[in-house]
Amino acid sequence: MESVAVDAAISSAASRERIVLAAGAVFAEKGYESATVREICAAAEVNVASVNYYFGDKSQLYLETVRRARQLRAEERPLPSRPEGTAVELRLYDFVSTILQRMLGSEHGPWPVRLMLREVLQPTQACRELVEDYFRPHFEHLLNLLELLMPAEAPVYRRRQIGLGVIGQCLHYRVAGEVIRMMTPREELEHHYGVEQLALHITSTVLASLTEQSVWQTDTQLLELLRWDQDNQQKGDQE
Amino acid sequence: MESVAVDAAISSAASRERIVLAAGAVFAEKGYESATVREICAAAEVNVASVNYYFGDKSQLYLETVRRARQLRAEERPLPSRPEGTAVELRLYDFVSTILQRMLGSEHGPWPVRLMLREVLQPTQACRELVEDYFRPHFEHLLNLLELLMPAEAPVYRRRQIGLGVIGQCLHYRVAGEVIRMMTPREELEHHYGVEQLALHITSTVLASLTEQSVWQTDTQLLELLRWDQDNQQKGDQE
DNA sequence: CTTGGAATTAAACAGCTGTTTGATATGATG
DNA sequence: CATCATATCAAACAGCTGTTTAATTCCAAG
Repeated sequence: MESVAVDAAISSAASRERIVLAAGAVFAEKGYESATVREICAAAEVNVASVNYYFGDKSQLYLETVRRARQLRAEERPLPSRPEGTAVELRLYDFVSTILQRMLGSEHGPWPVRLMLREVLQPTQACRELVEDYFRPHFEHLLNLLELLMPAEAPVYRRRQIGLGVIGQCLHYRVAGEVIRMMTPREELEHHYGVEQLALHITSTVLASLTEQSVWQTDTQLLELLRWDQDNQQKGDQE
Repeated sequence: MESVAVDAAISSAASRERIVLAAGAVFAEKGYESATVREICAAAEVNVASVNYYFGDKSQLYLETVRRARQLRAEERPLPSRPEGTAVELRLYDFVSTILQRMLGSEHGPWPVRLMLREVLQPTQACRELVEDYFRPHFEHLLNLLELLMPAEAPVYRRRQIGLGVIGQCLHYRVAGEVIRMMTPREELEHHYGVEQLALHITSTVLASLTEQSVWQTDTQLLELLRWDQDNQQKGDQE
């Protein structure tokens, strides 16, 4: 009766699933164009025709893969939920730490992040859903935390810029990870580049820069310095 | 006499040059694997065999292209030289501003940065020289500036982490530029995302976080908060 | 004009690309 | 057993890949 369809669906789903996962790894490693259907099928231990049979297209398989990547990454390390009234500083640390773990941790293998990074660097059609369903909610969560930490008079665009700074610093350790590893002494890498330590560093510096006194002071001080410098240059040019 | 060799060299160099520049654009856009020799030659208005004639290989042409990318980017926007005794804050602003301009400005077309970003994200053999001849000197320059701004007792690894934070924030506007543009209101993009404004923001926040009092305060405060939180969790688990 | 070396060319090479095809295997249903 | 939709398969398809070859053009030197 029903077991037919169920069994078939299970079997079918098993192949489909293997293909998606294998494709994710290959796409992440080589990019869409350079990844070959044959390599994917070999990795999934499936006939070459299977991709077209199940997904119709190489490109549709790719879309499916990106969706799966987002899902895996979000499930694996959800944002920890804290009891109400938890200190905002702690929740900020949680956020930074989670993002860093998603960037640097790799339990399902590193392919989901890699694939998403490819989309960020060179967005395709798949990127739109990624932004709306994944990046934007996370970013807004961060903005909400920052709102609680910043003086009420601070304009919105400043909050966004600081948020981008936080995200940017987290991404950097993944995007430029290889290069950073080349430029950092081994000993230092081993002792100071754990996820918790990086999270602590990023959180504490952004908190430090948010102290009401300091933000506005250095900002206006720097502006004055720049104006003074420009004036000097103009004087020099006129002479 | 000599004009033979010279003319030949000029003609040859002209073709070589056209190939390198065309290849740079194509490699940057599509990546090494997906870029085809035929497309490059078409863009350079040269026969398909020319790549093998001048460079022997597709891969050697690529190496040449990466070298040219670095050279172009460094020449186009050198670090401004200031008179001795210039305020460190100003020189830091210069650095950030220059990096941002190299990231976001595009006079020679955007291909040199794009190509270098590809190497950062997925280093190939070409990346080693890139790190030693380009990234490392710039990073050390930044570290020198930071040294002057930080208390003498601050450990080296902290200076490096802060430096990576600065670089990371600058890179972010290029790496995730498309996504940022998707997530930011148009009006805000137009008014607050100019190179000078971003440079001012990044410089002032890092300066703010460097104020001797604030760094150590928030750092230890956050640590205390974390310890206290962990204790609480353990208590909760035991119950 | 002839020679000789460098630059350029069209054509061909073997190998890999995504996709299609038609045959085969599978296994529960009537 | 016979039926039938699903799943898997080897083989072939046209088209593109990097590279090679041999022929041709070019132009100053002798």
